Amino acid sequence: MAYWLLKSEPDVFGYPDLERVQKEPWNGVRNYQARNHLRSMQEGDLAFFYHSNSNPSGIAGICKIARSAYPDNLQFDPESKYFDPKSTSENPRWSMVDVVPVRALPLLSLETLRSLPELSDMLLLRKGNRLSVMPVTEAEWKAILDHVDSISAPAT
DNA sequence: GCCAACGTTGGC
DNA sequence: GCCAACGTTGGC
Repeated sequence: MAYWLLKSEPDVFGYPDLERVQKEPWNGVRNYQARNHLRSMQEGDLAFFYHSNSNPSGIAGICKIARSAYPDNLQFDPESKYFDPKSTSENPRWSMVDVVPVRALPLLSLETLRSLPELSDMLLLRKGNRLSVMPVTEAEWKAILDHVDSISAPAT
C-alpha cells in the first residue's frame, strides 16, 4: 500500500465537503506528473487531504482511494474548463481516481509540518513545489500521524 | 494582489 | 530541439 497527498483549495472543495458527499471523483488534474501519480494509485491507498491557498494552508484530513485511475470525464466536456480538445475517448489523456473520507485531522499547518525534523526532505515542503498530487513516504506518513497523536494525547 | 517557481506552447 | 513568451500554482 502506498501513501499520497492531494491538494485542494478549501474554498472550492475542502475536507468537510468530502465528508458531506462521502465520495468524490478527483478530476481536473491537468499536469502530467500529477496524472502519473494518480495512475500509480491503487484501491485502498491512503492520502493526506491538503488545503492549499488557505489560511493557514495545511493537512486537514485523511482520505482513501476507493477506485483506481479511470478517464477523467471533464476532458470530454466542451463546457468544462478542464475540457481538452486533444484528448480522445480511444486514448484519454487525463485520469482521475475516486476518494472517500477516512478521518478529519486537526489542521497541520505548513509551519507545523516544517517544524518536524522527520519531514525535512518531504516533497510538499520543497521550495517551488506546485504538484497537486504527490507521493508521501511511509516514514513521513508515520511521523505526521505520530505528531497528531502527540498533540491529541499529550504525554503524561 | 504580488511574485517566485514551474510547466506548456509554439515559432524558428 | 531550443528557448522566449505566456499561463498557472500557491505561499505570503
